[in-house]
Parts: sequence; structure tokens; C-alpha cells
Amino acid sequence: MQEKKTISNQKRTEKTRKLLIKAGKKLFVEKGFAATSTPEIVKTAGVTRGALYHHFTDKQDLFRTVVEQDCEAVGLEINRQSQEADSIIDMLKLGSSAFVKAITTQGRARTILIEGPSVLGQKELLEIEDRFTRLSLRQGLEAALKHGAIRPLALQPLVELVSSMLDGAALKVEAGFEFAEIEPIIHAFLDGLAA
Amino acid sequence: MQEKKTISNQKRTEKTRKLLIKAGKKLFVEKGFAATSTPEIVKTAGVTRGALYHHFTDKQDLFRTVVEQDCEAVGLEINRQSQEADSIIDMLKLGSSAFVKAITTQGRARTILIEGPSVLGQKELLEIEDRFTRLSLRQGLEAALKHGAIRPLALQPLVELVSSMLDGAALKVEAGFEFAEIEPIIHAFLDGLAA
DNA sequence: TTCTAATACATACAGGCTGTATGTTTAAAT
DNA sequence: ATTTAAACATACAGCCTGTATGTATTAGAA
Repeated sequence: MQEKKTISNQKRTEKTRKLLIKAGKKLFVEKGFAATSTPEIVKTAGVTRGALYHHFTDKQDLFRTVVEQDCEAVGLEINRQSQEADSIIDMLKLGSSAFVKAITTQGRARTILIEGPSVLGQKELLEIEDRFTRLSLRQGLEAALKHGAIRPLALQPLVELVSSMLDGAALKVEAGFEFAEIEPIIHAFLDGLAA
Repeated sequence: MQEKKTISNQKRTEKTRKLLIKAGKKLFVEKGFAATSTPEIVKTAGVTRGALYHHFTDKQDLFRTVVEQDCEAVGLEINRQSQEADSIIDMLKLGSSAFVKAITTQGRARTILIEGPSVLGQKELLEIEDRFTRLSLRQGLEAALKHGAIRPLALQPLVELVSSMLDGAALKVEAGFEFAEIEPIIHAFLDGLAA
């Protein structure tokens, strides 16, 4: 029979945090941040509120962690799918599509795009997105500008606007629009930049 | 000396509602929906919670009213400023600029764009925006499509994406970017549609 | 004009939630 | 083996929301 006398603190922490994050993610997606109570979270996770407030400073801190993980996952998807691009403009298109597909998976659009701005504030959310999802967009646009693949525009605002357009596209897909209907318009916009 | 024996119920209601809406608008802009308490709202308005819950079903209902008023104001601005346009594409540009300018005034971006989606839900917010601010955008794009001023794309998703891009543009302006920096990029996008 | 009904509040209350303070158990360090 | 510190568990204080109930003022009917 297997004995389980001791669990290292590290493993224990890791496990508890994972349970809390998983529960939080599920509930934040289903009901939103405000409508999700901490008693509900810990009940879903199978721990106590003591554990929650030991590992996170408050509910918002848990939410931030959820958003960070979601953003990281989206970022990985973008990188993975935009590898195999022929041209620079093609890379932008592939990356854009990857972004929309990834962020409309697992309810990520709700946490990142809908709840994120009001719970974390626009500024902090942007920092997170910069770290994970918008990195490759920025690089892609930078390369495109350098190679003259798109018109000479200010890089920074360009990143912001393209990013916003993609956020919007994702929200529409989330709201029921077919991605097949949205994608050509994204491409039209990007082609417009090349004109 | 002026006597003030009787005030008609209509006037009384109008006045109280106006006070509550004004207080709510101020506080929602300053601190967000969640961080604004109803005791604080009624204190700012100079009325009691009884009055608040008499005129509005709940805090969210007051918020919705605030957003509707803000959207209406934005819509009026768009119509006003996009009158004097020469071409169809020019009307789109004028309208877009008017939208961004109007929604970055009076803290409207916070209530409509940041708090709105999470408090009211994406769906209900879209309905409100459709009624007030996106009406002219839709008409403009429809006319542009009919006249062949822009490429043949599905109207509905087109409206959604342009609208989202403008939302994003407004948020960036709100976040400190200069409108002068953002505007040319909006125009570039719109020109791209004409290509 | 008087009485009744309805509107527009005002006050009191119940339940729930958040964050903290404090207690307890288990791993880590000495 | 003992002490310390991490990882929880429990209890508590304060605040907030929505509702229920009570009161005053206006509207309408008689």
C-alpha cells in the first residue's frame, strides 16, 4: 500500500494554487468576476478561503493570474501558427487568425476582453497583453514597416489599433458570428495597410 | 417672497432622477461600477437610497441609464459633425473622428467601453450602441458598399469590425495617446477598405 | 372641498460577501 | 529534538445590496 506521509511544501503549494486557478477560471468565465464569490471559488476548488487568501492577496489577484495564464496560452498559439508564413503580410494574417481562434477558446475572451479591463484596469491589462500576446504582433508590424510591406505609419499606435480590431473581431466571434465571415474582413484591413 | 407649496410629481421625479444620474455618472467614471456604492451615490446626489430604488430597479439599472445617455450624446455628435462631408469615404472619416472625440469626452469611454461590457454584458451593450452610436456608421458603410466606394464585404461584420477598431482607438486616446497620432491610422484603415 | 388612492420617497432589516485576525497543523531548518 | 516558518482553517468585523415596511405629499374622484 502506498504511503503518503509527507508532501513537500512546494508541491503542496503548486497543487493548491492550480486548484484555485482552475476553479476561478471556470467560474469567472461562467458568471463573471463580480458575480463569483470567494466561498464559491473555494468550494469548487475543494479548499478553504484560508488557502485562497494565503496564496493570493485578494480575489483580484487570483483573477489576474487567470488572465495571465490565458494570455500566455494565446501567445503560444500565435507563435506556433504564424511560423509557417511565406510573406510578412502573410505572417500578420496567420498571426491574426491564430489570435482570434485562440482567444475565442475556453472562454478566454470573457476573462481577457470583457472582464479584464474593468477588473484590472486598462493599463495593467495592456501590460499583461504586451508581455504575452502582443509581442509577436508588434514584431510582425515592425518587420513589415522596415521592409516597406505596409505604409509608413507610427508603429506604436499601429500596434494598438490592429490589436483593438482583433479584440473586436474576437468578441464578435464570441457573440456568435462565424469566424469565416470575420476573417476576410480582417484580411481586407491588413491588405489596406499594404496599399 | 416666492412660495413653493406644491411641486408636480412629474417635475419631482425628473429632478430626482437627474440628480441620481448625474451622481452615478460622476462616480462610475471616477471609480468604476464595482467600487461605487449606492450609499455613496445617494449621498452625492443628496437623496436617500429609497429614492434610488424607487426610480431604478437596482444599481445596474442606474448604470444602464448613464450609458444610454452617454451613447446618445456621442451619437448626436457624430451626426452633427459628419454632415459636412464631400465624399462617402470622407463621411466615414469624419464620423469616425467625431466618434473618437466624443467618446473620449466626459469620461464616457470608461462607462461605455470599459465598464459597459462587464456590467451590462456584451449583448445588451451592443443593443444600446446600435440604437445610438452605430446607426450612422452602419448607414455610412451601407451607402459606401452600394456605391462601390469600398470593397464588397459583408455589411454586418464590417460594421462590427470598424466599430471595434474605433472603440480601440478611443481607448488608446483615453490612455494617453494623442488623437493626432491615432487619426491617420484610422484613415489608413478606412482607405484600405476602399482599395 | 374632502376623502381616497397612488406616487415618491424614508427607514429598517436580512442575508451575503470581502478581507483580516487569530488559531492550528505540518513541513523545514537547526 | 526543538524551534521556526509555511500552509492552511476558523472566526470575526464591517460594508453593501436589495427588500420590506412605514410615512408624507400629490393626484384624482366624489
